Amino acid sequence: MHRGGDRSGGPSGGGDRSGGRFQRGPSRWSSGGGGGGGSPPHRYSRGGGDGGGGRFHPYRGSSDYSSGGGGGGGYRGGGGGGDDFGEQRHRYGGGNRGGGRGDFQDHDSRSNYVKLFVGSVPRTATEEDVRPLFEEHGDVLEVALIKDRKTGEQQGCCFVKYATSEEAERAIRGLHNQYTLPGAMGPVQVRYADGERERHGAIEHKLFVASLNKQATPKEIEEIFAPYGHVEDVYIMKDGMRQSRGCGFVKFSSKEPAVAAMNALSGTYIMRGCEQPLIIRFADPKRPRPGESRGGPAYGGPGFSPRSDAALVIRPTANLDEPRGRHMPPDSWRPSSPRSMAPNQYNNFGSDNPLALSGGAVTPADTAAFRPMFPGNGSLSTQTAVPTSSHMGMNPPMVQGHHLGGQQIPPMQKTPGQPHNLPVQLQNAQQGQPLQGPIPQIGQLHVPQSTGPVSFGQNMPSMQLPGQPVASQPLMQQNASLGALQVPSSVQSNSMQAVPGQHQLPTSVAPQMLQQSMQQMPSQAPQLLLQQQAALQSSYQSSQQAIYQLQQQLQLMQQQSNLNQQPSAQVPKQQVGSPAVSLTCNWTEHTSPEGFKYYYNSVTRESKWEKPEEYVLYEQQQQQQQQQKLLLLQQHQQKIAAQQLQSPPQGQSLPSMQQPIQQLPQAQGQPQMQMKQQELNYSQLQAAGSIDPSRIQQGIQAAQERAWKS
DNA sequence: CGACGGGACGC
DNA sequence: CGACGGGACGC
Repeated sequence: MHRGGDRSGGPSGGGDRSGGRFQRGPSRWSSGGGGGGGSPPHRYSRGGGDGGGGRFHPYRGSSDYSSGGGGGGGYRGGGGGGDDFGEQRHRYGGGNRGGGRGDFQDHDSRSNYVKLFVGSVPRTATEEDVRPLFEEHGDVLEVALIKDRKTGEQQGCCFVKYATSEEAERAIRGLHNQYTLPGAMGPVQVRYADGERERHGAIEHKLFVASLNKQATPKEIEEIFAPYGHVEDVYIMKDGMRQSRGCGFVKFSSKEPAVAAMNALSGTYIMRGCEQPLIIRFADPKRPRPGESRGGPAYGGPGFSPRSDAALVIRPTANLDEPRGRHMPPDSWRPSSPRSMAPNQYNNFGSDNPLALSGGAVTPADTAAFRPMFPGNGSLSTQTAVPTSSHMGMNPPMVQGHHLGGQQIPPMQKTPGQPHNLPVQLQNAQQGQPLQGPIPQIGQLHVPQSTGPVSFGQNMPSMQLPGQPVASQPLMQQNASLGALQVPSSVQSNSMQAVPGQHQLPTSVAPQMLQQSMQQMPSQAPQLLLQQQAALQSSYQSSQQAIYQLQQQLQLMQQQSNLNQQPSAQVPKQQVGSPAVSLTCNWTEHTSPEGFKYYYNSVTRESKWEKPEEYVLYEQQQQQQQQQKLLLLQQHQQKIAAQQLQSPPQGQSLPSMQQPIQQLPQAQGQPQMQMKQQELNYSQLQAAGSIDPSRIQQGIQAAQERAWKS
């Protein structure tokens, strides 16, 4: 499909594609073969020089992104700081390679290796060119350069085998899109070979993301998602002219951050220069390419189980116990019969097999055991520590401390679902705030404007991560995805501890900045005002995120009222444990390879065609969310206006929350601000001063009613 | 480590 | 309103 020319020349995707971009260390190996073909004077001379100690630090140099534009959009984010490295180590008890393998035989004995596919290998490369690169990350069992079986020419790719998935994982993380072999057209592509992912139960969690800015670079996109977890890969879909189609895929390495990001961003986050908010869903399974049925013992076939708590058990389809797969008509996935099937017949079928992987060889035959992407794998086991099942599904379970690798954050200090790959500074910030004051507050986390090498986009203020007093945690589980709020880091202060949310309204961002500025040079206040107005408009996205905070409040209020009015009717059974959480659903919607929707319960592992009532409810709630977001946006904007025009935001916060805040030094320059009233084109100022819960509630209900009608 | 066809969406 | 990346061994 993509052929033709070389992709490297692509002017698209931003001009930051300097040859050496992906190369760690000194940029001596430039991609276009900077050194010329033959025998490049320098190979990856790691070890010795190489900027020193970064050797086994996959995240080092994470800011080295190329737009990937040339690279066909493939891109691997390294940023965001990592937990997973440590996680791996913990999980497998620090795989010593060499001797003592066989300790962790959690895989079938025949899969004592992991095969990686490596793309963007120069056709002229030899094994000696490739091997050292991969030796960096583990013992390379084999390098197989792929040759055309007829012509014998190299195909520009190869396979690399490691003994363990730790090594493989490390290589992927450390190399994919980050290294350019001498003479290669682009950064090396490192991923599981076909079938390997499935074979090893490595599940990817891929989000389909639409309404991207067509100019957006992978890096930019990664930064949007990075606060929620480690972004494995970003792929921007391109048209024939290599222009972005405005959509793409973002891969997370675990489900929780994917869900959190989706919840937080979908429908609300508007990329710069865009009019529509991002649309985010779990990606449909990729249509398998023909000839992809390799991949070892597991074949594409159903019935092997990557359970976290059990060794891989390989069994043929026919051995699937129970009634489940038994009478699967061969055409049951055909258009003629999908919906007519009795759902129960297929419940649980396929047991634990997560075949719904992109890139996986999912064939119609396999679909008998087709699984959504939420099979219980390792992460589920952490949920046993969580008392209620309501954390499943949309509300990620708390991640146990020991799974966080290097992080020292005690589990209880973490908000469930909170992005757990916080940049280092974040973690420090968190640790540096050991429960002072009456209410342990974990909301101080905010992604600094510039976290290490990765910096957030232009107008993007720091993102305030959801924070809430421990006391209200049960009520606020959904915050994981909601509580994004920006506050300039300079404004962060201990005064914000006591109350989650309210006083941190981002609406005060601009005024505060203004006030600060005015204190320095009061005479320029009018100009500043205008600047701030522009800034506000352009940082629309910050408003979007701010809304989460408001939304959070509203949900609380709504839940409370729901509870009062119709206690059990609205609350699904599973949520009895924490009735206030109404936005969870253990069911997730998926699309079969044939394009039919089905539903999968991550707790019971049921699959069914019919939309479960719980899910229907959940969808309604999601819709409510969207409605609320819209409404809140309006409210929020009004509030911005009000604050710009009038005084400090204090009086306008929701009354139900008390405000031990003294926001910041409130400015004395209010007169000047008022002078500019007429120039601000906000029309609904009256409303601005009167934001209160009941009002918002009314509005929301009205909006909902409208929505239901249409 | 098996060895697999033919079929080919739809507003 | 958008759905998948170049290339995928060889016995």
